Amino acid sequence: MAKAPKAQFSIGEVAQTSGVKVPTIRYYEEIGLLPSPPRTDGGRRAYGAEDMRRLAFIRHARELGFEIDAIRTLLRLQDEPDQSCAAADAIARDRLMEVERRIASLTALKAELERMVEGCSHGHVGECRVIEILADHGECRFHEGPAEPAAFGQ
Amino acid sequence: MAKAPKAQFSIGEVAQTSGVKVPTIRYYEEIGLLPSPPRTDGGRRAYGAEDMRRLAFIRHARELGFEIDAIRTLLRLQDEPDQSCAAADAIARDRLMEVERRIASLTALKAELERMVEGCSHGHVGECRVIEILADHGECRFHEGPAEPAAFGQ
DNA sequence: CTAATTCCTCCAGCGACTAGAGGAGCAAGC
DNA sequence: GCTTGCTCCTCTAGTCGCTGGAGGAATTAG
Repeated sequence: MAKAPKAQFSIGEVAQTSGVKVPTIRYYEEIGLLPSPPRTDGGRRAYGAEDMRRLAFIRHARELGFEIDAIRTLLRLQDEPDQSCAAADAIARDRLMEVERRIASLTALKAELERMVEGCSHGHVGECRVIEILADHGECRFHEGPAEPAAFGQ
Repeated sequence: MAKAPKAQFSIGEVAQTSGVKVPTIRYYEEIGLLPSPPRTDGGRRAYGAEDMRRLAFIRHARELGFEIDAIRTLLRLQDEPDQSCAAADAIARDRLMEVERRIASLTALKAELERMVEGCSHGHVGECRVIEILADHGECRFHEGPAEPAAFGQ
């Protein structure tokens, strides 16, 4: 039963079907997220179905905002189906909490931006609410503790 | 009337009162967001009150997630109070729309993560909902058009 | 056989910082 | 004066997750 010649795919095909760009696929290989596939005689990467699955997993996890390191852990877990899934659960829970924090922060941000935009009288800059609020933090309703100073924007 | 000796602040003091870290202040100077202040005899930066105000403006704008380039424009506008504030208004509106998009995306994401976490039976990995959903994109309720492929996470 | 396309590697860059090395200035206490 | 310890200086390199380009080899279509 050494048949089934194993479909092989070029990196371009893999990119097309997975929606992950070619340089990104090579990057994932470089950082050890995706195994180095065998090469053709001409030195080109030849991927198999398992690689496709793995890349789909990665892509999906990235879409859901998991960090590369978290994905590494999740992939390791996936390879050992008998282990407890507590670790995977914890990673997903962490991510959920982070997303909830983000939404809360962005909602406060939205309110503040609305206040800026609605208050703008469309006159000249000297009396512009947008500039005014930016200049005077005291006027602002959007305050956060100094816990996560750089997490607002994104 | 050449009095009022102009209070001077060291970079450390400025950092303390503004909440912006010392290297970040130097970085802002390097990229031309903050003017290069005069130096003391010993070569140290000596900031005045106007610099403090400018930095507070920058910090606040960064907190609200404006990009450096947008802040550059806003600062230029602030310096010319007779101009129309349409540009400032547009920047704030853009930002607001972006934030709204982010919130929508994150809300969908949150739902998907909840589905993962709630479905997890806390058994072993082989039947873990978290891994399962990540592996099979078809099962996932969280789909977005390919418009902004990298904006999910943050 | 040629031309177009795809692939290869390597290196540089993005944004917005952050961290560290190695050295100089400065204020306070002895 | 001298030492201690803090702050400051410049410069370089690293972070994260890619993205893009140069320059060249391999494959495919006509």
